[in-house]
Amino acid sequence: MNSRDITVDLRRRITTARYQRDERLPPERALADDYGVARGTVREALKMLEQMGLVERRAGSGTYVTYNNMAESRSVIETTRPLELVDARFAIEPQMVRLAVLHATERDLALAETHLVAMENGTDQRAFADIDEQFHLALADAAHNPMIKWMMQKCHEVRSHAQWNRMRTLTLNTAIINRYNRQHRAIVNAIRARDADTAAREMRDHLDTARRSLVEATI
Amino acid sequence: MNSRDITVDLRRRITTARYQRDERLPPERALADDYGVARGTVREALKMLEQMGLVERRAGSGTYVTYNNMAESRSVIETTRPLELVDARFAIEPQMVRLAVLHATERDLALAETHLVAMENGTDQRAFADIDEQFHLALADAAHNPMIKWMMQKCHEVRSHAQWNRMRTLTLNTAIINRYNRQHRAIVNAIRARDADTAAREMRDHLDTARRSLVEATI
DNA sequence: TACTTTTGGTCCAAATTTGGTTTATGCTGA
DNA sequence: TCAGCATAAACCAAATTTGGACCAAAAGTA
Repeated sequence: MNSRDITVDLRRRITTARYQRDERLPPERALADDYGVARGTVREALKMLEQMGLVERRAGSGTYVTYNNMAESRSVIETTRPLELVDARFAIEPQMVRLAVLHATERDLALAETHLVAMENGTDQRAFADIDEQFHLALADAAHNPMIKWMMQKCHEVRSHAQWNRMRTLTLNTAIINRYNRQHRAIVNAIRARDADTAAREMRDHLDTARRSLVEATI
Repeated sequence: MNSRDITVDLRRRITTARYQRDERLPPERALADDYGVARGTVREALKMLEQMGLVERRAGSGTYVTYNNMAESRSVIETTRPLELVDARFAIEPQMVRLAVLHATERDLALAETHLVAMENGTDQRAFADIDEQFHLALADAAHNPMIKWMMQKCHEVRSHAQWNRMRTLTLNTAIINRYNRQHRAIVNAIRARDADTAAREMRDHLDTARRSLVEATI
């Protein structure tokens, strides 16, 4: 462990909010002990962090984080990447359709159905993406769980963010759209049949398709 | 613990609605006792919070939260009911531990482990709930997916809402705590063994236990 | 109402902690 | 060899923490 390694390690801890803004770092002597080095080495590392503007040091007081790492967590919506979002949807949507099997009313299903028909008829990329969103939110409504609904909304806020438009044009071709349509219908059928396992499996298949087309598009 | 650390901790509790708007914080002497510091240190921390405009202090009365939680998510947080939250957690947490199996570092696991040990040693109901929250958030960190982490945070904001305090005293008895401890450890072990299916199953068992104790308590 | 308790506000001197600095020493690769 | 870096120890000065005391406002109680 040299001062450079320690700089890197501490910087990582700060930028990943392991040490938060305004928090006081452990005293130099404690850090030296932790890293198993002399105090001078730690001081060298801290001096670099200070020059980078990540920390501020006050004699008699301590070393304080001045780097603002909260901005990141505030804008999850802006920083979440496509594959991370798919992972999140893998969490929510299968459970969501299970709840829909339990709680969906005929009205819920009818609404989902209209979106389904709209997607099967229209072929415009942009329009498809819009209706697809409404369809998934309709399923969220069918689950009758405000928390789930809210999380789905957040997922779509991520999707509708600027940088994602490009992704849509890359992944949405006619073959994929047709496949999505079949999967959507299978999901609704399973919910209508009150078959939770099938509904969840179809949803996972659907998301798996989305993930694959994403991976292929980003190669 | 120094005044800065206490500021950060209290700020976290306020911004995550652990302490809510207009709620009175514990008296300075009690906080000093909790944090194991002198009263002056707590006063220093409270002074900073007051300058940040998060709290207001009235002599002879107490210290009150003036921070206005973002109204955005507020309605969801206030209206979600216990069983609905469990359904939402059933969605997120099993997938979360699957991701943790893929992405957790030894450091992530070590942090979760410290919470684990703390829970196994401490028996106070209130303290257990706090550490339990930190444990689950540590798993969220281990998943290394900002979206998932963020959703978990929201789940805990719901849990820390006022009406839920009663629930905690109803559901948390020694038997349940012991059971939770065993399940927590099983989850961490499965993650460490990189066994996604087991980890997810243990998490579902854990949530199932939570759901059952909730149902029994509300009969 | 009158009394008691609780709570934040203020002040102080001693002890402790902490970053800043210096010095002497040991180690390693060029 | 020598330059550069890390180590270890000591001391300094600034800042903080501590533990105690007393006060006045607010809240609770008989």
